[in-house]
Amino acid sequence: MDRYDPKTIEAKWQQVWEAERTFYTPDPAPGEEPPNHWYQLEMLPYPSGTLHMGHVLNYTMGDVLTHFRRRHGWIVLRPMGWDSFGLPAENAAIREGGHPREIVEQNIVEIREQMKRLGWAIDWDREVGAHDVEFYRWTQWLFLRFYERGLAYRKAAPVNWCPHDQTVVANEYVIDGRCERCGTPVELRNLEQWFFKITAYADELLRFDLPEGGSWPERTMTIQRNWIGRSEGAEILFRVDELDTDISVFTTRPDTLYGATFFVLAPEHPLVERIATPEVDEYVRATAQKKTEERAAEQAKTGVFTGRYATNPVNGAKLPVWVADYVLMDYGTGAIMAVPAHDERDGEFAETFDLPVVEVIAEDGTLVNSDGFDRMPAEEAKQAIVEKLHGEGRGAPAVSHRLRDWSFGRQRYWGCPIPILYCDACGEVPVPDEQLPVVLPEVEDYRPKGKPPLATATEWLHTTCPRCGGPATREADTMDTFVDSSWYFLRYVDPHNDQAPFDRRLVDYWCPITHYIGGIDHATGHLLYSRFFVKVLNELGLLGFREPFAGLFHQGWVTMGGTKMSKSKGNVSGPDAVVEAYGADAVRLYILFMGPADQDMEWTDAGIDGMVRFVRRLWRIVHEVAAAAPPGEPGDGPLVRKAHATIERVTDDLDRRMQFHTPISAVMELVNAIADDPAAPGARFAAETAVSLLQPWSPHVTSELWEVLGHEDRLWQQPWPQTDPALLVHETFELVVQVNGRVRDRLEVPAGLADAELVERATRSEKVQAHLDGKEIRQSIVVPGKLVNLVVG
RNA sequence: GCGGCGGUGGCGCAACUGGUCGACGCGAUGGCCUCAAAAGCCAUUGUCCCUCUGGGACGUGUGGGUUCGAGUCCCACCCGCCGCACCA
Repeated sequence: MDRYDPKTIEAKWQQVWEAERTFYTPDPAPGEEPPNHWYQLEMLPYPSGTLHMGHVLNYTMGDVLTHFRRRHGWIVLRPMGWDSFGLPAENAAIREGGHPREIVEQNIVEIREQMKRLGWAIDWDREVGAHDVEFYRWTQWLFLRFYERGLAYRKAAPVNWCPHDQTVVANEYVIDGRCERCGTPVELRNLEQWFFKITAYADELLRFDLPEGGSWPERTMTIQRNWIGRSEGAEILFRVDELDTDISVFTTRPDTLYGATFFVLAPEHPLVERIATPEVDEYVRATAQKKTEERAAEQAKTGVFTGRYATNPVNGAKLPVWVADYVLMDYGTGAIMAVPAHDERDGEFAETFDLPVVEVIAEDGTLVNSDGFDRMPAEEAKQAIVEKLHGEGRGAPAVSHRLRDWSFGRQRYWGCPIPILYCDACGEVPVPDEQLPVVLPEVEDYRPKGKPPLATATEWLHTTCPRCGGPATREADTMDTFVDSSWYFLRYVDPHNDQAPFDRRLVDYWCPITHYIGGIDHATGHLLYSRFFVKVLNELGLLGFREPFAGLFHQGWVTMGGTKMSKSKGNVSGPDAVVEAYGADAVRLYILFMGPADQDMEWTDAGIDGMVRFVRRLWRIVHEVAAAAPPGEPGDGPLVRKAHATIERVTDDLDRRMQFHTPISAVMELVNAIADDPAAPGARFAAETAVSLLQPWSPHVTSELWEVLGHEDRLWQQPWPQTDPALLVHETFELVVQVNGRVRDRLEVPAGLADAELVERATRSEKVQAHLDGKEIRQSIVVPGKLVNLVVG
């Protein structure tokens, strides 16, 4: 027996897989599209660094599922690519010096090597990188389709500005008022910006019409629903005579309209400019300088009276108009009717500024002080009051969402150029399809300066208008990298297509993605954007489904020092050293053995020795079995039964419960049982079963051991082991006997005895008799095949 | 504040539908093998107690409850983590 040498056997099998193209998945020919196919995908890595143990967990999970499905006869597509555009890569380049492209491409070379050394089953023919012209020309092409439909547009709006990264940041990636990338508090700035009209799909995004057999974690759907934040109410017009205008207000409580005693505008409200008093100007200026974070953390209410009055449409009351920053411009209409008696925030404000409070809902939930609606239940009054206003043209039922349009223009270099031109004569002009791609130009200094770096590439910037032939300037913003990741999974299906982003037949065949693995941090970002993209692409006729991801699974974080591993935090541990020291198989097993895959786990290599010990033990025992155990029919001895029970556990744990660690325990138990007597009848069958069941976790050593056991075929092509139901049934079982709920004895008894017989045997036990103490048995409970509980009193 | 997840040996965790708590592994202790080491093997390993070839009590964050039986269900609370948060 050779010593277990992971380096040699891992290199050997990786070469075999590459030479035999084991993990390359051909597309089906038209008309020949086998039904049992599976699209396994894990979120693609940012090549801003190389892999850390969090990636190892993620992709090993995908790998186990890929092997498992293949061995059940499924055709599995399992591609890989790079989220290579965007801030992470660009910031890495700034940090380390050099060009983002060089950094990214160098990292990609290294990551590809790491992935191959871990033995992951990836179809490398389908590799896609966001920064490849052949990819981003189609990102531009898709943008133009959105643009044509009015789903990509430019407007001035308050947006989050990160002063460190010198760019706009989407709402989805502002965490606690700070930039998700660099942690700098963001500012609200009124800027001309590019947006995707995701709000047009708000209600549809609330519905999860998952494909048959699909399932999402409930909490992810809840997070998305809360993010979209649909609320039903009414929009009501308040007249401001002095400004000769109507101000629209959104409220979920039209039933409290008679209780409105003042009126508040957000400081950013467009009307505020027209009110211009020195106090108002000063207040607005002071607010504008506050960071979003500071504003949210403020305890006391602040505000300023404008000297103007708005008329309550329901009773003609003159309400003083205030400007206060507790009213947010980006929700509702940026203006509210304030009802201090029934809204906590309005109440605080009224108390601070000594404004009147009028109660309009009594304790019993009916209206008071509300002409004509008194004693009406509040729920009923909501409708009745809106109906009355509707009749007068002063209000209507309305729905408001928390969700904002997705701002995707970035004032940065390293991204996909937006294919738009500005012409003095024609205005905003989309680049015609035949002029794509708009290639990202080289610039002298790509670092952020507040002004898009592309604006300094003068030769590239100035061009001719395709409509009038006159001079035109290119859009210098680039796209958010989340635009790239909103459709990359579709490009994998048809990565070399130079006529279209993808072939609809192929996309409709492989997609939706059967099983997607990635972090829950993308719940309101990538996972929402991709759903939006797919809905639009469906309406464009480019594909035939409306949800991108049928199944979804969130892995836990791999932490170090209690925080999530990430390059920006500097607490990164990569696979290279451990793979070098222990081999890929042991590392793959260990990272999955550490705990439930959906829970966070603290990385430590303290226990990895134990896993290497197990692999070596498996190696030795399989060799002993190969030498000692007789070939032939396995029979039905205890080892064979144990093997069948293990098949049952491993298969069920993985398939139904998405548990990757308990199957390893189950196989360890089986191996321990074989070790007791490697020459026993059934030991060969048990060893074959152990090796076969472990193949998805540790494909190299198991492939080798399969040969050691005398097989000339390929383990990864073997059907998944099947249980024989007859061998799962045992002839005897251990009967647990309890007296008053406490275990007092265990008896080995034949299966299939009548309840009365079980009670009889239980009662006869000496140990039980000692505890019965001569007392009368009042009740006996029998759990068939398990236990008897004798109740005495 | 609202919503969610979690709390089991020295450690990671297992116990899936209320039915044997601690599987599997780490660590630790003792022993075997060896000139020695590496590797490996064997035994012990929740706490406490006793008349110790055995046996008993206690034990899953805390306090109650339901049940023949509760880590699992119900009520109240404590602690930790995550998401949302002046959303009208």
